[in-house]
Amino acid sequence: MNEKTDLRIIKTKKILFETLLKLMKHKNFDKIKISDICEEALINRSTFYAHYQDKYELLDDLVEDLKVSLLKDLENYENNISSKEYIMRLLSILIDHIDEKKDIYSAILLNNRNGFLIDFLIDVTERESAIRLKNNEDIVKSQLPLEIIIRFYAGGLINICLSWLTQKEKYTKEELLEYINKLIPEKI
Amino acid sequence: MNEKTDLRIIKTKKILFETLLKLMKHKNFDKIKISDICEEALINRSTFYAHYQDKYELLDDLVEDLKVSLLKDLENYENNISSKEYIMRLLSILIDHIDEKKDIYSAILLNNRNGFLIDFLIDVTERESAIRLKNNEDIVKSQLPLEIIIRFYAGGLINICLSWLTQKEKYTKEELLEYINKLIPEKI
DNA sequence: TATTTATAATACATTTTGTTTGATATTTGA
DNA sequence: TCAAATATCAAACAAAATGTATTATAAATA
Repeated sequence: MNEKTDLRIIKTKKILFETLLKLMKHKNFDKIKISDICEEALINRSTFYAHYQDKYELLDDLVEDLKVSLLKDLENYENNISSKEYIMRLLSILIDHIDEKKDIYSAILLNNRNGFLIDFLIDVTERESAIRLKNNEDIVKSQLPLEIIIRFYAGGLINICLSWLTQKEKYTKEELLEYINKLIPEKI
Repeated sequence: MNEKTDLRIIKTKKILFETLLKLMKHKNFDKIKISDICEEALINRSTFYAHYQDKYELLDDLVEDLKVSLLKDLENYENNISSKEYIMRLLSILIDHIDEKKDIYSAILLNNRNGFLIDFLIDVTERESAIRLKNNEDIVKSQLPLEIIIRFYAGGLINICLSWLTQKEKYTKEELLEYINKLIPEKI
């Protein structure tokens, strides 16, 4: 009977997640009080403290769930693709993932917790690509440090994704992919 | 006799800036109390409240100074350069600026206020390039939306700059410029 | 169904913030 | 240089928010 199995705990955490996101749509995270969250969630404050030390831990926990889901999305991949194909595939997954979790990303973006979000996306994206592109022919031939390539493209892709979200999807996913396709050279 | 001219005010704010940065090197911004800052700064708490409503305003004020200095750095520019030349020039200025203000950037980066920093850099960079590249020949010919190009490259450059900083300048500025030079096509 | 345990209710101590007032020190501007 | 203006300090205090402890109740488990 651990933290994860008891239905009451799962339910409580779920409500806290939803309530925090709801509040973050109208109020900056910095200004949200633990008592605000509990009041809105109809959960006793002592119950909150039974699970989290402070509101930062709550947000951490929420983002941890996001991470698990993104990593899962990144799991399926093809081997032996060119660096460009890989980058395009990465962008496609990122867009789908962000689109699916739109509510969460929007709420966090609306606040000044973007650092949090960007850090998290950069981290996952960079780790993922570091593994996949390690022995990629194009990259090896380019003689550029892998980390430089990864950081450059990861930053570009994530900025594109997040601004796409804040612009209320001004372009379709397909248009976006087409544009980026033109921006990335066939051979790095 | 406004806010800016009285020597006592200038001095107080300067000390508050320095103290906040000092504390941020050892402690997360979220966990820093106004009373911590005042104690360390040897400034009365009521004096703090005479200038700022809360610690967020203090950080805002500090970053506002950064913004002024970056905008000044970006002022001098040549006209009629290719889009690639422009991007390379932008990167060069960004690196110099961040290098010069290393202490401030590092302190803020160490905390989870990167969102703050990234937002700020993205904002300045995107505005600057939107103006400069508006009628750029290469861009017009590419038939890609200007904002897409800008967001893609701004994200890439800033991620490169910030990770360069956190990596304690593993590469020289010249090496970095050379690498990025290879990553950006002559014609967009 | 018996047992375990999460939640609620309540009360309370502590911490931190935010405000006020009057004395003191510093800066300004003539 | 000096009077006027005002920023800072010191201290005390009110209010807000956090954090903890206890007991009763409700819900989940096995």
